[in-house]
Amino acid sequence: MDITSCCTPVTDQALAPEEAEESANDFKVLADPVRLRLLSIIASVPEGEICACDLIDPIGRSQATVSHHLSVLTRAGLITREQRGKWAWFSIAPERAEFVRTILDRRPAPSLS
Amino acid sequence: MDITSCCTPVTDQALAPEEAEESANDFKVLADPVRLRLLSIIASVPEGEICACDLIDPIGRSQATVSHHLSVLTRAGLITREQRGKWAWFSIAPERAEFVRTILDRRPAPSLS
DNA sequence: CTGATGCATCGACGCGCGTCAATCTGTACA
DNA sequence: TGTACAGATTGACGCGCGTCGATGCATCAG
Repeated sequence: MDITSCCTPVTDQALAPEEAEESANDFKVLADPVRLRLLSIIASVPEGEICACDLIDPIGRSQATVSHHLSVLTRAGLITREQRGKWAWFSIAPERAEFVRTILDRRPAPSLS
Repeated sequence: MDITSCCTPVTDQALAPEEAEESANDFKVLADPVRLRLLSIIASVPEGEICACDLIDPIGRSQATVSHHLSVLTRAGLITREQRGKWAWFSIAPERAEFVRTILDRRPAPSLS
C-alpha cells in the first residue's frame, strides 16, 4: 500500500478515548528533559549500570528531584532499580533497550517546534 | 553489535541539556489524549482530510479547545491546515504520515503504567 | 549504641497547560 | 450593507506536575 498516494487513510480506525489516554500517559513519561537526560546517562555508561549518587551532579537538580524522576522511569518500566547495600543501582530495562535507543536517537519528531 | 549482551552501552553518549529540552518538547505535543484522538481521526478518514467542524462532536470538547489543539498539532508540523471558504480542512502532513502511523499503532511504550 | 551516609517520602510552592465563555475576524449569501 | 456562520483568539480559572527543604528509613563504620 502506498501511503503517500492521495486520499489513502494513514490508519484504519480512530483511537478510543481510553486508548488515547494510555498512549498520552506513555508520552508524558518522556515529555520531561530531566527524565530524558537520566535515561541517556544510564544508557551510555559502559558498565551498563550507575549509582543514583553519580546522577545528581550531572543532572544539576536536588537529590529529591532526581529520586522522583528515577521513580517515574522505574514505574514506567524503562529502567530497573537494584538496591546494593546503601546504594541504588539503575540500568536500562533489557526488554526496553531498543526502544530507549530509538527515543534517544533524536528522531521522535524531527524538525518540530 | 549485540545490545542484549551485558555491559554494552545502549547509546554512545549522553544527551546535552538543550537536546533533551527539544526532545521533551516534541513528546509534549503527543502527551495529550485529545491531540492523539484528533490525529487518529484525521489519519483514518478515507478522504484524507476532514473539516474542523466535523471534529468538535466526536472529540466532545468546546470549539475553542479543539481549535487550540489543532493549532498545536499544526505548529508541530504533524498536520496541515487549508482554508477553503469559511471552512478549515486538516490532513496529516504527508512527510509525517509514516511517523503518525507509528505513533497511533499503540507501540510507543507498550505495557506501561 | 551512635553517628554518618544514601535515598525515598512528605508537604508546600509556583508555573504551565488544558479548558471554556466571550469576543473578534473573515467568508458567504441575500 | 446586513445577517449568519466557521473558526481563531483572548482572558480567566483550576489542576497537575516539577521542584526543593525537611524528614524518615535504611545500611554501614566505629
